[in-house]
Amino acid sequence: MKYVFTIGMFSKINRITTKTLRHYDEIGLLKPEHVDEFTGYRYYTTSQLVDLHKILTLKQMGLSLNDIKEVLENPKAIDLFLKLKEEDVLRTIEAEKAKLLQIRSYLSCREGEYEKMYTPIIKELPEVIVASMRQVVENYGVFFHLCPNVMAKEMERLGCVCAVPEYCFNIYHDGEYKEKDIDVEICEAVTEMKEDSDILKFKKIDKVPSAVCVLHKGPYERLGEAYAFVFNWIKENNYEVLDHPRESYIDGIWNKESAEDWLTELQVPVRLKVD
Amino acid sequence: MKYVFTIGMFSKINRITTKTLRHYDEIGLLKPEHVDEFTGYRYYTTSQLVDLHKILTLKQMGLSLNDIKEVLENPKAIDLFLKLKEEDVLRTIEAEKAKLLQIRSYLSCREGEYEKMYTPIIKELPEVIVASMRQVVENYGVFFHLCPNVMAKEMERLGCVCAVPEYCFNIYHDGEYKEKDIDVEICEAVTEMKEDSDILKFKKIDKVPSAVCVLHKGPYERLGEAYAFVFNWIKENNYEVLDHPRESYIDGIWNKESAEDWLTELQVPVRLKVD
DNA sequence: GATTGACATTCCCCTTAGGGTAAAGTTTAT
DNA sequence: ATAAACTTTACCCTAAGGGGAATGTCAATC
Repeated sequence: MKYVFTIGMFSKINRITTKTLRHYDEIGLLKPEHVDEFTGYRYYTTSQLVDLHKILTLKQMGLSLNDIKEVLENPKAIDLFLKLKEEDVLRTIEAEKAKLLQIRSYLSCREGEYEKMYTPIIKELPEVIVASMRQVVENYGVFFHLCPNVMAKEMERLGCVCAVPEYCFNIYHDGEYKEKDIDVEICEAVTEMKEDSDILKFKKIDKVPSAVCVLHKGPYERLGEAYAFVFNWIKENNYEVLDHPRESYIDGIWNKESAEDWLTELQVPVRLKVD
Repeated sequence: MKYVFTIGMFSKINRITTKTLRHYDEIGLLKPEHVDEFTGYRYYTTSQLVDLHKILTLKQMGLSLNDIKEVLENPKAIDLFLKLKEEDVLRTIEAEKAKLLQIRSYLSCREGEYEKMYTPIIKELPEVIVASMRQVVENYGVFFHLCPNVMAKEMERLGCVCAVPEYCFNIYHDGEYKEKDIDVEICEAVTEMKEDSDILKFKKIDKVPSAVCVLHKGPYERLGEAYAFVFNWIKENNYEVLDHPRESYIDGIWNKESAEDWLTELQVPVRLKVD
């Protein structure tokens, strides 16, 4: 075996490209033992093999070249880097498993329906201050009358300023579906707390770390489909419901003429089920 | 709720950055509904919400923006993309699990020994044509005499040309460790097959898809440590041995004076155990 | 009407770990 | 001497945006 290898030979021995070797030289990870002063040719020897072996091993474990460089300069740090990487890998595995469930749920959920599928997404819901009005209303018609007429006026009276972006949602407190005497709470995000009045209460709602959200387009009568879908999705993807769902109103009668254009987002606070 | 949102407002509603929205505009993934002709200001409306929701969902499943773009343009392709992605995710999970085992094996294997650790790496061994000489030798001393004197001369006599890079290794055919009467085969990579002679046989060795390799620095008496290490590693990392290990000689007496500088690579063909 | 602060625009460089290509120089073999 | 094989540097490219600078616009206040 010859003493000295050109970059091409060294790359063949180690089954990596010359590009990679030049890159490692450039970032100071693995310098050739000798560089010709005039031609710039790189010459490697077997003494580089041990370092390269270590580099490739650490790379196989998933460390970045920067981390590897630090490890080579300070071998005592290797435990630290590997422990951090271990956690990192565990997180990656969890994330990939979540993707897998989501993909499979999507694939199994429908057979050939391409267009009208709901696409659930996990979002964080930020902390928010709301003005809330909770009532038992006779039916939905009454409710839609109540909202602009009573609530908006009361908010104005108390000097409320709506948050931007606007965020208005309902929470249904009945455990079951009801057509009459619905216990509904309507919340509107505002910039600051005010004195509670008889009909309007203020509260700070904590951040929700993760909520499954789906967009529903169309009239409210078909919201049931969205509910059915999202609860099924939650079960299939191994989540559990943490709180009442929120119905967030984006487009509606105040905005779009046709009920087909109304847009509502369903937001269900969840967490991964701990088995 | 207002009809039209500036980019900042739209970013707040959807909890993504304006950078991201501009990027999506640039690559044609999500165009704002209206762009002011003179100022270039982007204006979004709720009609973008459905598409954006879908984009974010698909992104959460791990699809690239390019793939998402194709899916939006041709919704029927979504099944194909998701199935490919599913396999991709499965591969990623396997790869991450392998990393995890490797990291943990490294961490558990030693307590505070930073320097003299072996660093195993999984490599592919390419297909190779070898001139091989198999004999039962009395002891290692005889063997080291045999190699240059008998084998090299016979190779020269037959007109063999060594492959570049040089690749010379031993295979021990005894199932157990022996000090005497060792059944050893010495192989040297050559460029082409020749007529077999009494002492020299030619054969093509198939590619080995994966082999665990460790570098051993020092005299051959301590090779046992490397063997112990690598077999232990194989067990811990859920691999199984497929073939005889190869001892590949890199630096040795022909090269380096001090036995402490000798370099040998142990290569053990393996595969992941199927449970 | 003028100013100010918040918000918007484009432009350019940066991230990882190299890949691809081009133009020019070097080594080795014929 | 010349051609083939090899090497060098230099420049641009990847995915999904992040950071910042210089500049332009909008809405509200003075």
